[in-house]
Amino acid sequence: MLECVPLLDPSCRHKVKCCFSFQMLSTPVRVRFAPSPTGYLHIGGLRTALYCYLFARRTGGRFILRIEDTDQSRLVEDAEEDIVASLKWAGFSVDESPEQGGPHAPYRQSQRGALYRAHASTLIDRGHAYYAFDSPESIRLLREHGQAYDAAHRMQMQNSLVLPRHNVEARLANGDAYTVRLHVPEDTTICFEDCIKGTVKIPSNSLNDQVLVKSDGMPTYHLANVVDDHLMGISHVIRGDEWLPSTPKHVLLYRALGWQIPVMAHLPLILSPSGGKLSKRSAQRLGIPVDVRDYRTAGYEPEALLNFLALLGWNPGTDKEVFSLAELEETFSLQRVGTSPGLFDLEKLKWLNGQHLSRMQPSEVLQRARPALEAAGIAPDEAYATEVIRLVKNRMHRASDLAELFSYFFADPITYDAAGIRKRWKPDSPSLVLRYADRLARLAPFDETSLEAELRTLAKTAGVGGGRLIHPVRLAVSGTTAGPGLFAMLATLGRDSVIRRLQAAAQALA
RNA sequence: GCCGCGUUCGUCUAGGGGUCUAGGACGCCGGCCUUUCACGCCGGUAACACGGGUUCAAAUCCCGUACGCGGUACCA
Repeated sequence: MLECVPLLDPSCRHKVKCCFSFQMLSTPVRVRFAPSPTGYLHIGGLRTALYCYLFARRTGGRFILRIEDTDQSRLVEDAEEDIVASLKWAGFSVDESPEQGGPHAPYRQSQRGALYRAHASTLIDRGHAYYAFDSPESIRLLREHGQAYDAAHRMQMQNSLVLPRHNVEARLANGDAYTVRLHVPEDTTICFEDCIKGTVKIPSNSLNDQVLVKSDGMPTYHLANVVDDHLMGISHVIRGDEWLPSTPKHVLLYRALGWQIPVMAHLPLILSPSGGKLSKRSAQRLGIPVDVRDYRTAGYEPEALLNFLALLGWNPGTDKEVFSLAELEETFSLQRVGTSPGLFDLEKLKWLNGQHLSRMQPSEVLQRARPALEAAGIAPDEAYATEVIRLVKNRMHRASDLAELFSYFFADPITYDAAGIRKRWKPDSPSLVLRYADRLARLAPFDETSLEAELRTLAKTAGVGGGRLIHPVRLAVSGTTAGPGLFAMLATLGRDSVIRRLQAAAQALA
């Protein structure tokens, strides 16, 4: 058995159990987020980025963005742009990236081809990789027979392991298409320490001879990621659990190249509420946005989304649930990342979004609500809008509520809630509401206290309970039965607006 | 199929041999506050997948089973 790779550091959940030499990590912390621009940034990708970012910030390390665009056929033109924009929206500061550069530029794998080819030939020279000339057709056939390109079958194939040397050279000189494959050792066990999962052991015979360099000359993820992580001095590889099964291949590459293996940390996956993978289709059916940009348009605040994502797989070990990004940066640790996958719970996100909103300054909430207000054609006065927000902040779940649920603060209601009318609008309502309007014309000061006193007096005079007036007035003024305290609302709306609305309702609902 | 990882209330989770008659949060259900609706507060509902061990003692350790998820590409 290949001995276990001992490198682990104290920041990990699992301490070394089976390894003989414990090596404290003394190199500086450098963490990369390495998405592939084959689509817009996914919610799961954002969580990986978040954990990478938090770990880097918490440890005083560097957070690096690397674009893994080695699959030319699946490239999406504006994906990289979206990834960068999404990280920016999230509020992450990136230390090195394709845009800003850095000491290990370039940060786009498509621009690092020479590096991969050089290391591929080193691997070949050392006998850890080989040339393969098999046609796609023969590989398809192999798989159809339920076989893999592995130790048990590679000698039946067309590669430099079986072909005479002169034949291989001739093919290469001739420009024949070829791939470079990893020569996986037979009958051994590959073992490594995962920071979150602990010791992982895999029989080498269950691995195939992974393609390292594709016939188009591009490296596969496996080669590129190992070469780049080493060359870029990455200390901790923090990525999704879907990579755990291929990590043994990476371990083999590190050893073959004589490199130290970074600390490996595989994060549990995010699952759809229905149980399966949070795929685009399954998520959309459940009303869950998948791409980060969709959260933005759905009106979720980045702080809330990040808070939610942080808690999905990590916990602070205290009862605190609401965190700002800065607080997460202070609190996060890899030790407290869990091992089991979590289901996405949209309800909790909504709650968190409301929590963050209600903790913001009114002026900040206004900034967040701006796009929705604009979309609704509302161009409010700053001071007035801030006043409104002060009033309704606690009952907002999204910033866009201001333009929707509370649009009546910015325009007279044009419809009245039907159920509300049935329940609250009585035959005497029009006259009562009109009488109140009359009294309001002379009311001074036009504030919460006197507004209430005036209403109570009128109710008494008319020989009815306060509710007989309160509810119709609310309905008349806002068109709905829900909202902030009536008198504060009237005071904010202002005399002219209130009187106008009362009169309009009395007429419309006569 | 094979390989790997996982399994505590519906969901996110705490817990790591005795303090667990299992704690917190979301949701849900009551109540208080409020002649509205929220917020807030108080209370309630609800979980250690199953079977074997080990131990004086197991949610916690070990083995098996089941289930879930991931991987098994010239995709990442």
